[in-house]
Amino acid sequence: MPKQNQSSDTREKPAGGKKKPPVTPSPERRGELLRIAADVFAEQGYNATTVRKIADAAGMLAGSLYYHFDSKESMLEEILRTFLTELWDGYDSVLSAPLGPRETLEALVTESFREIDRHRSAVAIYQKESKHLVAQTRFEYLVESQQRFEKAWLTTLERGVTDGVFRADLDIRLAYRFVRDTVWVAASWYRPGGGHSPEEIARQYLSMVLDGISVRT
Amino acid sequence: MPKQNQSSDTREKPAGGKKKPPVTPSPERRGELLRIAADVFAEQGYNATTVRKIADAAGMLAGSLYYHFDSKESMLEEILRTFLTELWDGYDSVLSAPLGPRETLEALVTESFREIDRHRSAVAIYQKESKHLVAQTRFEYLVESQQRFEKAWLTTLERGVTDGVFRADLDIRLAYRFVRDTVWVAASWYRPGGGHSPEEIARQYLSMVLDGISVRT
DNA sequence: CACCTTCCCTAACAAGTGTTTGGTAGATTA
DNA sequence: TAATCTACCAAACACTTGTTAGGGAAGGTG
Repeated sequence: MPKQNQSSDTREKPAGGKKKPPVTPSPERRGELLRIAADVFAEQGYNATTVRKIADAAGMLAGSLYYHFDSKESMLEEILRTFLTELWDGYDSVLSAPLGPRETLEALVTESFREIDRHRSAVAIYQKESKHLVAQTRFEYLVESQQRFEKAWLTTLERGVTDGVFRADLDIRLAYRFVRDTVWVAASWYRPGGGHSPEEIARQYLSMVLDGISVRT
Repeated sequence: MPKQNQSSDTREKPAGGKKKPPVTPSPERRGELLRIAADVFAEQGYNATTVRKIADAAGMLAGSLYYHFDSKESMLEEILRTFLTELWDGYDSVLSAPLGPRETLEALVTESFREIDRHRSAVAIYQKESKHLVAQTRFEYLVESQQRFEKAWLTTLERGVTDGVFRADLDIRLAYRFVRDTVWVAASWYRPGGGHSPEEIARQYLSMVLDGISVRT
């Protein structure tokens, strides 16, 4: 990351002039470019992806990206933030519904696979990069999201144990990581239009998580 | 990667002289440096890790690494190759034993957690980077390993279905990915000496995978 | 027509990258 | 003591990186 750019957030705002920046890229084009960037990030990894590769995929030159975004990191942030916002829209509507613990778990898993279907690249990026990113203040919202995520799942699992629908002899934190991981790693191999709908994959996963793969004796 | 180094693999071999390279680094020091490098790779990601960071962690300067290794990529390769070699040592002894499908699955899972315990960093690197690396001819052995891996697991699962110990109503390829992922993602959060031994984690995971997390009705 | 806006290009920059070359302190061997 | 070997340092190299500055073509609007 060259150019330390110490000029204390110098952007537009000519000290009392117009409020908007001098240039106004269209949101449609931004979104289009973000989708392209997300695909490259997901495929090659964030650090291995140069702005020139993104520009190539978009059919333009590297410098031209800076008409729409003010840094490579901004693209990453916008991709992840958009994904998390939509994810929590879905989760919140599930969590606020009057469901039993088992139904809540089923709904959360199904909703997760739908999000993977919609934001495949963003999920892949999130999984690979979030661990390093949380160290930066710019990406602190990732930590907050992770904590809400953990709380939602742990609460559901604990409620299930209390109600007698989930086994009480399991380490609940281990079970949490188990469920969480089994769901989200699917983004690494899932391809939309591959014969399985998100709902169908969710059903099979739930069947394994809830009842196991062994035959009942 | 600067320096195109077009000189057609020019390294030692002075056209008929001594067989060994002019310098001979000790294998002990190599191993030590590789362990350090693996930790940094795992924590920061391969591409985000500069040779200067590795050198820092090792208490030396960047150029000094090139006395022991001939490139950053060589370090990565040796780390992954060492890990896979030891992994298959364990797997092969399990697969050649006269075990039923359920016992084979249990042994494979347990062995996997032992390898995670031993090669935590290498496993983390493998998971993050292998997807991009397989494109390079230098890392083709990763593909071969993945194919053996898949075959071993699929065979075991199919044998279990035939023998009536695993459920026949599951998509077997989905079940394979399910079991594979649940095991290996543990490397992302597992820390040795964290209260759980590899065997204990294996038992809990197997309990969930085989019997599910719901209470039997 | 002139004017403005949107979108991209050309060309460069400074910092960071993996790597090489030559040298050298210290131990080991002859 | 001299020669040799091991393991490192110091300094540079060629190249890549994210980013910027200025300019210009196309289209719409007054």
